[in-house]
Amino acid sequence: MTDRSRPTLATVAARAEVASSTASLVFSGSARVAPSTRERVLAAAAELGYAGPDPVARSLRSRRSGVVGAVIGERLAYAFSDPVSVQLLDGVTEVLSPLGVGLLLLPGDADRHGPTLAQLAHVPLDAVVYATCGLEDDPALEHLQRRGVPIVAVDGPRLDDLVFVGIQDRRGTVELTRHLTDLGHRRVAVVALPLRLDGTRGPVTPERRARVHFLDVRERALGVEEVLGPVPLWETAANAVEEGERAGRALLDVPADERPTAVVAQSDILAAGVLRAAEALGLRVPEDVSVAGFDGAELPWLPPVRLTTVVQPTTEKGRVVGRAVTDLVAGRRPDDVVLDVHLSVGTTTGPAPRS
Amino acid sequence: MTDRSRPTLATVAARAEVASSTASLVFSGSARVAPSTRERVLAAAAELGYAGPDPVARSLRSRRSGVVGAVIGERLAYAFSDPVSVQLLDGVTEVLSPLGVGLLLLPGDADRHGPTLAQLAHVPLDAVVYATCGLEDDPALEHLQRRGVPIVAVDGPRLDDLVFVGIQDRRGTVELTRHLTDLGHRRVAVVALPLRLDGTRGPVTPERRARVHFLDVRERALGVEEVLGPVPLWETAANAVEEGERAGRALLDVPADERPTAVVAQSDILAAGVLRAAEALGLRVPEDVSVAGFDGAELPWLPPVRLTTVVQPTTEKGRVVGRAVTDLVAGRRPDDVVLDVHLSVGTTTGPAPRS
DNA sequence: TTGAAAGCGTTACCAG
DNA sequence: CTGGTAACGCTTTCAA
Repeated sequence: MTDRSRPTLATVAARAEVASSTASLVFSGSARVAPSTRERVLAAAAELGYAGPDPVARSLRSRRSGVVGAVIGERLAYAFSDPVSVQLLDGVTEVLSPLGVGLLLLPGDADRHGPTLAQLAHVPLDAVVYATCGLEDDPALEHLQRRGVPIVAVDGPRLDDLVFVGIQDRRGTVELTRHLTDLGHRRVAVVALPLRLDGTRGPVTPERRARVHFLDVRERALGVEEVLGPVPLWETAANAVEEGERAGRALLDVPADERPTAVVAQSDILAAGVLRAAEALGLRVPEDVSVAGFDGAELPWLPPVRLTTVVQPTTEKGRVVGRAVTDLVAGRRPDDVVLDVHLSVGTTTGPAPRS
Repeated sequence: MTDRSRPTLATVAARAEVASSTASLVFSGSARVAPSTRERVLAAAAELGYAGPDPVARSLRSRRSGVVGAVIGERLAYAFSDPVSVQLLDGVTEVLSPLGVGLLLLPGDADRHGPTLAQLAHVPLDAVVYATCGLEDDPALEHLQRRGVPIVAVDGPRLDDLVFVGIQDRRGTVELTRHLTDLGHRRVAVVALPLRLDGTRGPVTPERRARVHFLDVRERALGVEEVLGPVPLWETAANAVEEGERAGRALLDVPADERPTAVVAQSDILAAGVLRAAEALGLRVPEDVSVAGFDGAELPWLPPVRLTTVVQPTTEKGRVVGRAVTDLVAGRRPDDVVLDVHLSVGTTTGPAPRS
C-alpha cells in the first residue's frame, strides 16, 4: 500500500484544477497568482505529499544545476589533512550555500591526480573550482571547456579562459626572508612542497626545478632567492608533518658549520615537521636554528611555540572564489584576484647563532 | 566569432546523417551499432566539439543524477578539523567515485546544524549520507523522504526507513574501561562529546543527559558506566583540542584526593586536549593520571606519546556507507551494519596511583 | 490572472 | 542494425 509513484507538478495541478503552468508559477514563488489559486495548489501539494519541483527537470530548462565541482588533486584524506584546503572550501561554501548551490567533491585517488573523465562526464556542473592541483595538461580541462563549464583556478595556473584567485606568494616570502637576513641569517634552506605530484623527495636538481608544476611553489622559492640568491631546496613528497620531519632531519643532521641557521618551510604543516626534527636532534629553536612556515594555519596542537609564518587570508580566499563562481554562473566574467599576505613573527625565529 | 551555441546530440546526429536515437546508442557505448556508423557519429562529434550527452538531460530520463549528498552538521572548517570525518568521507568517495558518482557537500553554518531546505530543494540527489549530525527532528528529513531520496545515517539515529552504519560504541568503551579497572582505577571521569549542538559545556546534569541527541555519545557513556556505575560526565561544546583541554583543566585542577585517576575522553581529539591540560598542570601521564581516547585517529602531531584508545575502522566505515549508497541507488535495501572496534593500549594509561 | 503549447536534450520502445 | 516517436518534469512564451 505504498505510494504508486511520486506526484509531479502535473498531478498537483490536476488535483487543484489548474493548469500545470499555473502551478509552476506558485512554486517559483514570486509570481502574480491569485491568493485563492495559490492556496488551492499548495493544499493539493500538501495532500499529495509533493516535495516541490524536481531539481533535475528544473535544471534542464534553466540550464543551471546548483552544483559546482571542487576538483581535488589527491584523495580526500590527504587533501583535507591540510587545514588550509579545508578553510578554503569552508569559505567557498559559506558564499555558495545560501544561494542554494552545493560543492561536489571530485577527488583523485592514489594514482590519478584528479577525477577521471568518466567521473566528470556524468555529473551536472555549473562551474568548477580547481582547488589542489596543477591541471595544465589535464584531459579533464578540455572536457570541461567543451562543455562550457567555467573554471576558477586557485593558486594557479594562470591561463586565459580561467579565472585566477591567488595570493602574493612572492612578496610574502620576500618579506619573511628579509626578516631572517635582518636577524643575521645567511645560510638558509627551503623545505619545499611537492613540485609535482609524483612522490619525489629530496634535494631539488636544476632539471627538476625546471619542471615545477605548481605556481605557488615556484613563487615561494623565488621569493627566498630574490633576497638571498640561490639556496638549497629540499622537496617533500606531500604536505604532511612526517614529510617535514624527514626533510628537517636531512637538512639539520649535519655538522654545525654546514647546517643552515634557518629553515624556511613552504607550509606550516611542513614547518611543524621541521620543528619535530629539530627537537629530535636536540637542537633548540630558535637558538640553534630558526624555523618559519607559510599559511598562518590554525594548528591547535602546535603550542607552546608560535610559528613565524606568512599569513594568507585562507577563508577569505575561499569567499572570493565563491563570489567568482557566482559571477561566472550569472554570465559575468570576474577579474583575477591576488590577495594580500602578511608576516607574522612568532617564537621560532631569532638571531642567527654566531659560528 | 565564438561558437553559436553548444552542439547537442541532435546536431551531431544530423551532421552524421543518422537518427538521434542511433547517436545516443553510440555514446551509451555498449550497444549494437555498425562500426562504420559509430565512426561517422564520433567523427561528427569531434568536428563539432561535442562533449558528450548532457548529464542533466540524461538524468531526467534515467532518474539518476550521479550526485549523493553529504549532510554535515556544522560548518566545514569544524567538521573537517576532525580526521575521523575526513576519513569517513574518504572511504565513501573511494567507493563512489569509480562509479561516476560525486559527493555533494551540504554543510550547516554557524547557526544551523545542517543545510537549509532551500539548499536541499534545488539540488539533484540520488541519496544522502547523514554524516555528522543527529537529524531526528530535522525538517530536511521530511523533505528528503517526500522526494524519495534514500538516506544512510552514520552513527545514528536508528530509524525505520534509514540505513544505519555504525560501530560497537558500547562494547569498545566497556573493553577500555575494563582495561582501566584492571589497572586499579576506580575514580574515572568522562570527557564527553557534545550531547547536542547548542554550545553547552560543563558537568552533565541528569536532565541534560536525558536529552542527549547523539546515539554514539550516549553509548560511549553507558559503556563506562556498565563497568563502573555512574561516573561524572563533563560535556564539551565541540570536538576540538581546546575543548578537551578546557575540560581537562576543570577535571584535573582539584586536590589530589578528589582528582580522577583516569580520564576517558570520547574522542582522540578531546584526549589530546586532556593531555595538554595534564601537562600544563604538571601532572605526569600515566603516573599521576591515565588518559584514554576513542577513534584511533591519525594524529601525526601527537607523539611522543601513544594514546590508549578504542580503534574504529573509519575508512572502512566510509566504504561500507559507499556500498550502502550504491545498493540504495540500485533499488536494493541494504542491511544495517555495525562494525567491530578494538582496544589499542598505548603509553597514556598505567596503574592507578596509590592514594 | 490563467491556460495551451512548445520546447530543454536525452533515452527507450517499437517498428522496419 | 537503424529510424521514428513518445516520454522524462518542468518553465516559459503567447493568447485569452
